[in-house]
Amino acid sequence: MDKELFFQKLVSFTAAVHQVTHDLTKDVKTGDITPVQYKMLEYITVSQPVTLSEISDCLHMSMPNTSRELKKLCEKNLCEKMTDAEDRRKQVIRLSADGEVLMQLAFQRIATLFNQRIQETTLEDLAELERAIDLLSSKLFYVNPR
Amino acid sequence: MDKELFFQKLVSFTAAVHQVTHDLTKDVKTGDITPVQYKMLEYITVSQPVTLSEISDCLHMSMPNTSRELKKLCEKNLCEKMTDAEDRRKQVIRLSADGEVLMQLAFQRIATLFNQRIQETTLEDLAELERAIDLLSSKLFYVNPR
DNA sequence: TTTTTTACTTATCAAATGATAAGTAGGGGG
DNA sequence: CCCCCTACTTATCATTTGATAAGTAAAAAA
Repeated sequence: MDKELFFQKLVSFTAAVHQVTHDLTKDVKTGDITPVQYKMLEYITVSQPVTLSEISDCLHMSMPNTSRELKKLCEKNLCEKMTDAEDRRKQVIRLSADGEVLMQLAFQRIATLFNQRIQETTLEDLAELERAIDLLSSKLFYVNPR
Repeated sequence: MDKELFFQKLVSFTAAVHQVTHDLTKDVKTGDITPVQYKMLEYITVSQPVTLSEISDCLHMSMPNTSRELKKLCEKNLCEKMTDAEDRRKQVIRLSADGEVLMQLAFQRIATLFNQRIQETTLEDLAELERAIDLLSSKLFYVNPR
């Protein structure tokens, strides 16, 4: 097996993933979200409830910047922040009702676009796609805790 | 098969790809390249020779911004621009010798990091990974021409 | 109880990126 | 030759993002 070619493929693949997701999220402009803010919402959506430190760690953003952007999201009524009852230094962060709606829409949009791409795909192929994603997630694209 | 879950997986997967590639490229700081400039270099590397319009189209950047960033790359001696002999409005863009070296290093870095991740992977698993990438590339993460 | 550490905030600055207007110069009809 | 279109450039501006210093308040350690 040609490893050189394999890594070339990997690079092209990651570039393609970037471009496709870029195309997707650039239209999720409901409520004037910046790209970084969208990423934060995405992370909160799949991981809520979260703390500010967790967002900062996982998205590789500094605490001050994370705090600032989250504040904007709260001002747009997309997130809610609450002081943790057990450790009052911490902030428990969740999507607000508006935020849930927005992300629901965003996910639907993604689903729609991907559905267009898989409409000619058989169920078996779909299952294979899922296995491919699982495999790549576990072997290559897992996120290192630091 | 649960489509809802499938799309959830897709979103998590794309987010993971973003994070991993972010971790990779943030260290390719040789020559103070910005993220956008790195993406341009990556595109030029796999597609050279290219024109400015092609970069602009494929990376979804406006012509003025593409022109500006390419100029910076040329000033850093990473790219070379030549007027097309057949159509003198066009610019033929290639990596310079320095640019080739830089991207070689970048790709090696990527290879190193991914090698760490696959060192315990058998050859059969590797082949399966490659098939997974091929499948996802062809079915989901292909780039639409516009 | 004092000190240190953790979690987060506020303020400020610089750099990167995106958007737009207004150009230049070459190519291709008519 | 004149007009229009294409490919690209230059200049300018607003916004986004990243980085750093200096704070507050609570928890944990000493």
